[in-house]
Amino acid sequence: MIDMLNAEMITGFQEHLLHWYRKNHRDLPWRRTSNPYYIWVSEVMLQQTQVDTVIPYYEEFISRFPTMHELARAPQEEVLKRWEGLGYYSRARNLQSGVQEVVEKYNAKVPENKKDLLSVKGVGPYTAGAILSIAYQKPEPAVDGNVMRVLSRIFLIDEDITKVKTRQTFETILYDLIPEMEASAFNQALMEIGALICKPKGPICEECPLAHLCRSKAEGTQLHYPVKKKKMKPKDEAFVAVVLKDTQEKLLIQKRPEKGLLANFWEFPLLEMSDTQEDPLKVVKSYFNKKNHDLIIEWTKSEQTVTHTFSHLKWHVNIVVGTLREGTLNLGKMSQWISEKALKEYPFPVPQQKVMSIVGIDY
DNA sequence: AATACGTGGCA
DNA sequence: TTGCCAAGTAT
Repeated sequence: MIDMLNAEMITGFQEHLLHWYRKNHRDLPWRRTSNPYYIWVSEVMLQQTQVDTVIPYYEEFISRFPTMHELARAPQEEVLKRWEGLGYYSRARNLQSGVQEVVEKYNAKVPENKKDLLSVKGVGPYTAGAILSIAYQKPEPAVDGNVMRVLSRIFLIDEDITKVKTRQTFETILYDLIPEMEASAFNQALMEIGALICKPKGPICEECPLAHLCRSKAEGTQLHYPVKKKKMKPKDEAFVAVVLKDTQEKLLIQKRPEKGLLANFWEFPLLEMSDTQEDPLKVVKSYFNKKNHDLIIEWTKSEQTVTHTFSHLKWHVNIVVGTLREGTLNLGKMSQWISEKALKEYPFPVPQQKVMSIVGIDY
């Protein structure tokens, strides 16, 4: 690789890429600012998430938390509510705690040096590089999936891009390629090429400003790159969601643990089933009977079931609706009765929203 | 180094 | 329906 990176080639790469970018880049909300906090928010939202999905979330998030101070002092519940539906919710929790850290430790000034920036919660090598280059014009690489796809095709790099270490290979090349004075446009241009031209399935090489430099194009092997290990199939898990009402039409909900999957989100109590064959109604009755013998609950099983696929899990959620006629539940700190109307104020993950939709709860 | 961590779009 | 894909980070 290094042998191709002579000065002439580097200059050509930069010129063609930047010229194309100036002419063809999209007008995105976060491209209208250089406020490091706004760049930060956008970069975190864009992690593993497509631009079209992010735009409305970004607008609302910035409008509700226009400065780091407002995000820092907001209740986590509300931050999660603003993130609801975006996925990878640890991003939201880490962003808020990262912002709190910057407010307290750096007097609300996003660090301009890589070491301090990387120490901030939720800021990894990509996000640090993006903030440094886009907000502060520093010549630092920002290697995401787009950049790895584009460069792997141009330079025939066949390292497995699912391995974290592979990122460093691309960073090394980029330190030679980044123009000292236009790191922001350069980094965004590389990602923009990846998103609009050098697409995973159907690259539009006829429109690519770098096509004349592209070794995979010369060979006709564009689709062999990037090299990527196949993903594992999501593991099946079965549950019963218990939608329990009391005589005043209030619903029982509980908060998920503060770590792990869907941390700190609310849900209808979820009972684990050993296998998909089990009778949901039986599981629920036995659970509440063990808990308290004096309860009188009318149960109805829903015939419909929710399936929801995460990156690594596939949930099969049976649904049982119950009305509590007599008796009192001993509620822990993580459970409470709330009105259907109040549900809207609480963050619920998508699988729970699907349950609501099936049992006719307006959310 | 390998795995956990969400969701929606599309072929 | 299934599989792949999208501006990664924490542990």
